[in-house]
Amino acid sequence: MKRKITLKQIAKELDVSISTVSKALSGSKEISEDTTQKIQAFAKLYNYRPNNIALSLKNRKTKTIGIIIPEIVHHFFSTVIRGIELVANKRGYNVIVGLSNESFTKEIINMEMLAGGSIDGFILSISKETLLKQDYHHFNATINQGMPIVLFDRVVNEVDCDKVIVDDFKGALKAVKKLLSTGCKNIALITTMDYVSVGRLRTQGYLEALQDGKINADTNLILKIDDSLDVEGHLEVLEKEIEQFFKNNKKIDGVFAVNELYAVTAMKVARKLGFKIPDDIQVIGFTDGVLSKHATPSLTTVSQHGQKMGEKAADLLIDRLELEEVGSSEYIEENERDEFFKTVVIETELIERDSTK
Amino acid sequence: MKRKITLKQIAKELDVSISTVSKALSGSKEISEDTTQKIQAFAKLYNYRPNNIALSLKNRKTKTIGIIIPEIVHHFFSTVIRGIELVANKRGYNVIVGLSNESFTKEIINMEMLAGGSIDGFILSISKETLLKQDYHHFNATINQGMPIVLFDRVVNEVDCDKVIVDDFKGALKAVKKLLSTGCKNIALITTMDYVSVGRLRTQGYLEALQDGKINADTNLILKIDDSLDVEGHLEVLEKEIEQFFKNNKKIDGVFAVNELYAVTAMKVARKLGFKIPDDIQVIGFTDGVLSKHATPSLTTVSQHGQKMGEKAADLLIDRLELEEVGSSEYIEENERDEFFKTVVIETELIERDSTK
DNA sequence: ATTCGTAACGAAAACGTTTTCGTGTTGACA
DNA sequence: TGTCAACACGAAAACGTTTTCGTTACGAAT
Repeated sequence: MKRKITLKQIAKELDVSISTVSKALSGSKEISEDTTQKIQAFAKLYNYRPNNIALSLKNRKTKTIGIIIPEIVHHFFSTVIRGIELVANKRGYNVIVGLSNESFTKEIINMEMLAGGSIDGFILSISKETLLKQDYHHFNATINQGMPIVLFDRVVNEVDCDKVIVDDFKGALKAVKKLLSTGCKNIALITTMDYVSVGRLRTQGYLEALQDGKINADTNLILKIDDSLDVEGHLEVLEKEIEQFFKNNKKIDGVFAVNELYAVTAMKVARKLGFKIPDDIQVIGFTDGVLSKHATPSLTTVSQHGQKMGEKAADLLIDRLELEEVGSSEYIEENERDEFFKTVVIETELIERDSTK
Repeated sequence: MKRKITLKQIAKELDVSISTVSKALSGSKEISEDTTQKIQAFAKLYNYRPNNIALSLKNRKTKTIGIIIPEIVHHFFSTVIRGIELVANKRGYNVIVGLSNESFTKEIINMEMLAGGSIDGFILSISKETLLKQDYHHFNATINQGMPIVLFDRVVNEVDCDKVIVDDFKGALKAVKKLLSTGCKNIALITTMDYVSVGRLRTQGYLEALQDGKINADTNLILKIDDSLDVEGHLEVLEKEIEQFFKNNKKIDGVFAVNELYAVTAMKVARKLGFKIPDDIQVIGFTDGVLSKHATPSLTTVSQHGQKMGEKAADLLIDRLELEEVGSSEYIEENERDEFFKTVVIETELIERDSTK
């Protein structure tokens, strides 16, 4: 159980100075070939690796990026992490994750833990509670401390930073238009409460599609689920709600749901009530997760390309980190700010499966 | 865009020494009440936070633990991470994740990246390729460097460390006995190749249950899937294989699958072939993921309690880290080693749903 | 013989902490 | 008046690097 070897120990062992060892290992031609050889051989023998922490301290950067997401047991967020990790690793960065668990306080605590020098920048998706409170001071605070942030998916205008989003509006639009084009006349929307921006945008896409199709939106056909209770085990409640919804609106012949779970639950309930899918009722969901793929019938869905979002977010962050390195962005004119931060939109894709005609 | 403030800057600003500032902030009674007040006020005003990196360097520990898993887009592994993060955070640790992507090389690279001082210990699950090569030198190497490892789920005898596993054998046993008790006479097994230990153990449980039930195992009823191709989009291949399997063995009235995906795919194929579930064929899977819960019919399954595994693994690792802190474990007698490392078994639980009678 | 250049190396600072060990200034007490 | 403890604070080392700036010695050039 020998501790890791350091430059100092090599220096003492070989009776040279620390600087000589450092230079020899980095292949500096300042050191004679003889000593370089000797030192490198010794270092390899003892499997010397420079201490990252010491390097971080010296270079004032850690080469790791912090991710904070509301929940990790969630297909979409996992794919985003996979994307982040992929490009981060490729570009020499590590990834450290914190879970806000949809809680405002935990989000702050996590950010403070990491902002204390552990990371060079953040990639994060805002927790529901934070969106509800509309309190974004902690984001702006860390940005002002010179730590860049990239927001993804659940973003907000009040924070000035790079963002990666999905075209929720257009995705929903495409989905509902698809339903219309296959003959649906009474399309229901199953959505969440409005404070999560993505839910709001998808609702807007739904409405817009109806309007384009010269159909008056019927508020009875919109079911808003209080997703504070989608935590665990509230499946029965969800099913009951949807079942009642169907019973109250017998004319429904199409369903657009803002997430996978609502969509497959709707299918399950519909089948239970004797409807055939897609003959009697067609269903489209959002998020191309494992549920959509393996549901029966398999679910037509709007794919968000989570991995691509992660990749893009990581690229944006690292680009900015390495741009700051040259120190050109010390000071930004107020009127340049608008162009300074990018918002990248990842296109959605309608993946047609067996729940639509 | 002001950089983070340091002790040195506070010291200069208030015209005292760095040591005074440090002591004042830690509330040392060595400093007069006046100066303490003044310094603390100033620090709060400028939102001073000690630099984690500097602390890590000084204390020679980082208070972060490294996780390396084969894949993050996977319900089981996400729940484990959630468990790890939960107790890690509670005990003041951060969590940094690396993805091996089932690759031997990426596993090593990731470990080397993190072992360079970035973390205090590892929690990991071995990649398939590593298991196939049976090359575990990198694990033993890092352990010998004094960095503790906790292995979970996919473990291996050749590595001497704490382990957290699931009672795969007993879980499979329970599942198959359940099938027997509900009248199944010809129970099929859908499993993976043998080199992944968990698959092997579950197979053994299956065999044992049959033997206990005085039934001769029929090798025709065992389908081994080459899971090098379960990556993506090989659903059709999987379905075809299972379909052929069913057609070759018409007498099958029960299926035990070593994971969720195989189980729901088996259900889908069975239904397609005209069988009623659970009337004609009963199905049980392993891993209680989102698929099992929402499949139609919902899948009876052996729950692994991933979150609990993660919690336990984190506790084991941190316990060891903080035990080493007191320096009592400098040297371990060879014959004490057996008792020195624990292997914790997390009990499985059979969750009965609608795919069984 | 003096100067100069260069090759080969070492000393020291810096990154931001904590902590040990001084050190100077009081006030009290003999 | 001299001694000593207590008080309040500062200097410096240490963690492990990299890098800048010496410094030495030696051969060549003038």
